[in-house]
Amino acid sequence: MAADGGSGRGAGGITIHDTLSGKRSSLSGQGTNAVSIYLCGVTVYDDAHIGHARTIITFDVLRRHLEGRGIRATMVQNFTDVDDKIIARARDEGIQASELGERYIRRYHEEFERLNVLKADSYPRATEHIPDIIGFIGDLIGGGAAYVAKNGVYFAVSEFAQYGKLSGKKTDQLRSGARIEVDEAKRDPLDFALWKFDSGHPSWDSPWGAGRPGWHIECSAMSTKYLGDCIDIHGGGRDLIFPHHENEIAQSETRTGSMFARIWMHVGMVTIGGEKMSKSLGNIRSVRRALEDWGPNVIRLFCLSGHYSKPVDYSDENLRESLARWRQIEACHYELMHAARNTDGKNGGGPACGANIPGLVDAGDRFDAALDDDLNTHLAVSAVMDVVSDTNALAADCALGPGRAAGAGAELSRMSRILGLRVPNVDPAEAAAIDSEVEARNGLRRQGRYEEADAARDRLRARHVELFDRGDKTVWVKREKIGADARS
RNA sequence: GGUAAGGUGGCAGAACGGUUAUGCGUGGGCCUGCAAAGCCUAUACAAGGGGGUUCGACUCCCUCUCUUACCUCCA
Repeated sequence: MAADGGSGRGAGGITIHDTLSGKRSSLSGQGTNAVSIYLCGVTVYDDAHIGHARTIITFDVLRRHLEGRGIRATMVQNFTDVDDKIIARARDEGIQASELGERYIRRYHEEFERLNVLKADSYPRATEHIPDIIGFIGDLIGGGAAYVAKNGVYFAVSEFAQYGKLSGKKTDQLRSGARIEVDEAKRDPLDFALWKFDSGHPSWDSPWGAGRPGWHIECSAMSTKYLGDCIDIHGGGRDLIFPHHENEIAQSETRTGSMFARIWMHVGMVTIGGEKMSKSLGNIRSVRRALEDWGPNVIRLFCLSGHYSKPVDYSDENLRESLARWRQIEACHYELMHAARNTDGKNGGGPACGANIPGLVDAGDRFDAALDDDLNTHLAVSAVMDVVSDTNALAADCALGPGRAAGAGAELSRMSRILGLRVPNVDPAEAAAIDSEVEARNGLRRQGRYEEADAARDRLRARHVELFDRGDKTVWVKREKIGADARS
C-alpha cells in the first residue's frame, strides 16, 4: 500500500520525518485516531542525563500534541535492567543487579515527574519479560534466522537481506570494517547476540542454556507484546540507529515478514562544547543537577529550542536564553491572573474574546501548524512568545482587562500544557499575604514615604516576589527559584 | 575509510525559488518617585568556497571544504 499520494499535508495532517525512508511521513493520513509509540528508554545503571531528558521530553510533547489533536497515543517506554554495565556496577557496590536497577528506576520516575513528563502507558522491563524474549528467540531459531553457538544464541544477519536499510550501511562494508570483537563461534562477525550463556547472576533458564538476553531482543519482544507486530512510531536517540534499531528491524521483520515500524523518529544529541555528552568523555550533566540549576521549565524550553532532529548544545548561553523566555512566560501568567481579578472594567475590559489580543488566534494556529510540521517546537515556542509579549505589552499599557485576559489566558494555558510548561502554584494564603504587603507599600508610596516603600519591596524580593508598578496599581510575580540565578 | 546529519547575523535559530522570521545579548532613548515590566531605536539585509539551472537562489543541482555523530556500549 502506497503511504500517501504526496499531498500529505491536508488540514490537521501531522507529519514526522522517518529515518528509514528519509522522508516526511503522514500520521493522520492513515485515517487513524489512535497511534502507538514505542520509545527506547534508559539502561538503569546510573542517573539519567540531559540527553535522556531531551529525547523523552521530545516524545512527551509529541504525545501531548497528538492528544491535543484528538489522536489517542499509546506510549510504551522500556527500562533495560539487565546488561553488562549494570552487572559490573552492582558487583562494585556489592549489591544485586536488581537492587541497583530498582534504585535508578525509582530515581528516574522522581526526576521525570519533576520535569512534568506524562507517565507512559507502561514501562516494561527486560527482566520481567524473559518468557516473551525466549519465545521470540525460539521463533527465530525455528525460522532458521538464529543459531546456537558456544557462547550464546545469535541472529544470523545473512538471513535478513535488508540488513542495513535503516542506517544506510552495507553489510560487506560493515564486515570489512571488522572492528567487532571476534567470537570464533559466530558464523559471521556481524551476527549479534540474542541470548548470552552465563550461569552467574542474574541468569535465567532457557531451552538452549542458562543465561541472559542480549540488548536488542528485549525491545522487539516487548514492543510486540504491548503494541503488536507493527507500531506507528518507534523512537529514541540518534545514537541508537545503529546497531540497536537496525537489529530490532532485522529480528522483528524476520519473524513476521512484515513492516515493524511505520515511522522511525530519532532525536539529536545534546552536546557540551560541540561534543556529544558521554560517559567516556566524562562530560555528563545529570537531570538531577540540571533541575537544581535551572528547574523543569527552563530545561524543557532548552530541550525544545531547536528542531528535535538536530544537536543542541548545553551551554550557559543557551540555558540563559531559555531562562529569559521562561521569565517572560511566568510574568505573563501573573499579568493574566491579576487582570482576570481586576473586575472594575477600567483597564480595557471587553468580552471574553480571543481576538481582543492582536494576533492571538493566529498565534494559536501557528503553534498547532508548527507542531504538525515534524514537531517544529522552535516555531511553536515562538508562537507562544508572541502571545506572551503581546499580552505583557498590553498589561504594561494598562490595557489588559478581564475579557482579554480570559481569551489570552485560555490560549496560553493550552499551549503551555502541550509544551509541558507549568508555573508553580502559589497557595491562596501566601497570595493574600503578598496582596496585603503590596497594599501597605502602596500606602507608603501615596504618602511619599519612598524609603520605607523600597524597603518593603526589597523584603518581597528576598522571597522571590517581584513588583511592577502600574500607576496606582501594582502587579506582583512570584518567581520560580532558579539555582543558576543566584550565581550571577 | 564507509554511512548519516549539518554549515544562516555577536549568539541561538526558522521559513521560503523572488518580499530575508523570531528570540537572546549589547548600545541609545521613552515611561517610572526610583526600580521592575513594557515601548521605540540601533547593532542587521547575514547565508563555508567555487560552479550550474533560473528572468531571479539562502532556498534546486554539481563539486570542494569544514563540523558532528555512528561504524564497540550509548538517549
